[in-house]
Amino acid sequence: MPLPETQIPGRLQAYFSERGIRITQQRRAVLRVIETATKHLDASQILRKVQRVDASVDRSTVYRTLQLLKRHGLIDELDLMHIRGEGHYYERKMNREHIHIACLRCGKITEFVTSTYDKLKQQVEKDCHFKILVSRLEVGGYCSACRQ
Amino acid sequence: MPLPETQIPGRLQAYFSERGIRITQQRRAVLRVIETATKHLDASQILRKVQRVDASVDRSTVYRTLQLLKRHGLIDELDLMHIRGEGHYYERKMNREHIHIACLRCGKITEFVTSTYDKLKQQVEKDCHFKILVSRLEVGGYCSACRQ
DNA sequence: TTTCTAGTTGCGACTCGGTCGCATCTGCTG
DNA sequence: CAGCAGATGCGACCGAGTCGCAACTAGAAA
Ligand SMILES: [Mn+2]
Ligand SMILES: [Mn+2]
Ligand SMILES: [Zn+2]
Ligand SMILES: [Zn+2]
Repeated sequence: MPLPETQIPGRLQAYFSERGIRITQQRRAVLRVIETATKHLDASQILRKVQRVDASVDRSTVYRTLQLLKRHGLIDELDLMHIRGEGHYYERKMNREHIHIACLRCGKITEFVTSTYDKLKQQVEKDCHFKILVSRLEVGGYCSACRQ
Repeated sequence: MPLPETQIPGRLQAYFSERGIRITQQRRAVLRVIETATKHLDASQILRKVQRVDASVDRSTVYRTLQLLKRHGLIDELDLMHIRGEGHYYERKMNREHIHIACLRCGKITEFVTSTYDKLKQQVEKDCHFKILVSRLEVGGYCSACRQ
């Protein structure tokens, strides 16, 4: 059950300055939170963490920064099978794409990397004559612990 | 580019009566709409179609019926890459699971069936010791037409 | 057929995630 | 250090989805 590798922090900010995207105090804080996250965070969790650094940061700034990151393909947006509420979760795009596995009973989220996923995407690109920019595979069910 | 096969109508209602789930006028209408749909519908589209049969049916009844169908694993809930708004789309669960491919430019949704997807799910079940109940693979990008 | 009741519905109010317009502020370039 | 394009905070707004409750009805039982 291979796990995805973590990544060098500061990369998002580097990407911004390279592209001439303005770096503000608020954005720096949001990028930091996303880069140092150890689990999937939703917008309100990101906001709370950001506000521990700068309490004046507004909800809409977080949403606007998330939009920006999405537009540049720097983060992925996840549903995680709506384990909790209707909102979205976010994570840095890793070198290697991975699958999200959500236990519908205990709520545990597992990440899984496999070359079969890469092959499948290649097959879609070839057979459907489609250029994939973003992909998302989420599965829900029961983990081994929750089936006794 | 194989396409998923359609299915016999009346099945959802049959499932309900077999299980002793009460069939009401409103539910009958919602099931009909879902069974005869030729594309992915969101809750408000389903409501509008249902109301053409019985104008008194309420929004919340549609949502409650969708919940019921989800709980019984009779429909799948899709994001379709949020092509339009933040809501969900619904479709009858087919014999064969399929992938959803969304063109981010023209909005076209393509369905794609491949055994690689089945293999991938089997691999997840085996390698992660996980019992899959529901899965969803959505990809976004550009279709051949939209790349000239 | 009529009666009875658990389950369902319509309604209105509500929550929650996300967006937007606008006045103010600030990163950045010169 | 001045100027301004672009970003922020704020508040109002929107749409999707949920919920409590009184009224209604499907369908089993008499
Ligand atoms: Mn969803
Ligand atoms: Mn979504
Ligand atoms: Zn579990
Ligand atoms: Zn297209």
